[in-house]
Amino acid sequence: MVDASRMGTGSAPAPTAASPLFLRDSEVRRGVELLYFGYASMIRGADRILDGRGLGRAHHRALYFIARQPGLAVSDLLRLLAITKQSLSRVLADLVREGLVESRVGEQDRRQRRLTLTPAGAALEAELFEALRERVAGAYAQAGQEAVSGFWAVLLGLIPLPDRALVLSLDQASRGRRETAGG
Amino acid sequence: MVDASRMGTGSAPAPTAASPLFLRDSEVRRGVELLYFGYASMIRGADRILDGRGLGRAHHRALYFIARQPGLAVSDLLRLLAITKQSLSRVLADLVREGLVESRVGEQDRRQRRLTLTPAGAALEAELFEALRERVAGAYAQAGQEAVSGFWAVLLGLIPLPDRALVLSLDQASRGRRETAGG
DNA sequence: CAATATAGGTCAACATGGTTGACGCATCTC
DNA sequence: GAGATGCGTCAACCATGTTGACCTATATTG
Repeated sequence: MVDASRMGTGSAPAPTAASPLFLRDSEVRRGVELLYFGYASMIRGADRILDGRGLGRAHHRALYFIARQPGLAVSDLLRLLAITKQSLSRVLADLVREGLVESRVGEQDRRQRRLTLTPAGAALEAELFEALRERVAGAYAQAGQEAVSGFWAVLLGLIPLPDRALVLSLDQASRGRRETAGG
Repeated sequence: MVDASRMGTGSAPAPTAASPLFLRDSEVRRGVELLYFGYASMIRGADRILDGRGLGRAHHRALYFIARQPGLAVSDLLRLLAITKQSLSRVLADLVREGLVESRVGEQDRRQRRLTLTPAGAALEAELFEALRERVAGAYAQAGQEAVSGFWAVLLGLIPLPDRALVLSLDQASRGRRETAGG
């Protein structure tokens, strides 16, 4: 363990060759804070849109992943959201009732429900994504390509290896779709 | 507005000189996802510690900022957390009852309550921070100094200018304290 | 000094989105 | 046919946020 009484406001393990300056407590705290406020800032615009429709962040997350991976099964969505099925079922019921999401019986495995967005759902997701895109693309443009690579690298490093595949699979899936569609 | 029906799965505004490859929808989505999973991964360890003590993330956030800026006023904390005073007062009452936080009348302005951590509070915050540090420093080390700079640059760009000062002031304040203490 | 503004606390009702636990049904796999 | 899996649902509860109303103590200002 660590001497707790000395750590509170952050004089870290003394920087050495093995633990250079950018790993000091103050640099870690800066990262924690930027991540917290950056994430909050990113979703603020989408929150306003959701408010107007009587939906919440939970609905947004579901819409987002269904848009990202059309036809995913409920179990896939559960894995991505890391919540219980009881919690998801409320959200999903809302979205279906509002005509934003459709659930069809799986073709190979008829126990599965494959989730897709209706046109209305796709339109709302696009509007929500546009709010995210505005902020993120602005930050990317301001910071530059190089910085963006670093941004991705650090965030990926935050995710424990076992979970990393899950995140990367989102990209794979959509890349696959683009190629199939003939992009 | 945007043609919503085409946007759902992300063939962006065609990349041009003014809107280069790294600003495409797929790059934005990657950022959104990494931010979401990265943030969740970062705090997972702290969550487990909190669980064991019957505390939640709200308590953690308060502890964090009080550690970061000892002696801040309730109104400062409210600004940082962006919640209502009714919501904060519950959290703060818990922390005071548990002997983790102390509130003293301000010296210049006796209406203010200046918040500080007790030794027990500082110890818990240190333990929680250690869980964050483990993840963040690992990601930093893995990605390298250059990447960390990019990580900060993009996140800072996500935060609207008016709020940016607030975030940077955390650094300023702690730097001031370190110098005063004779570091 | 009186009036007003500010910092903070508190009560009450309610919303959102998460949890656990128990069960049921359809379907797939062995 | 037996058991595992995917999904849905009921019920109770918890954590954390909201609004609105109202109170006190202290500071500031005309």
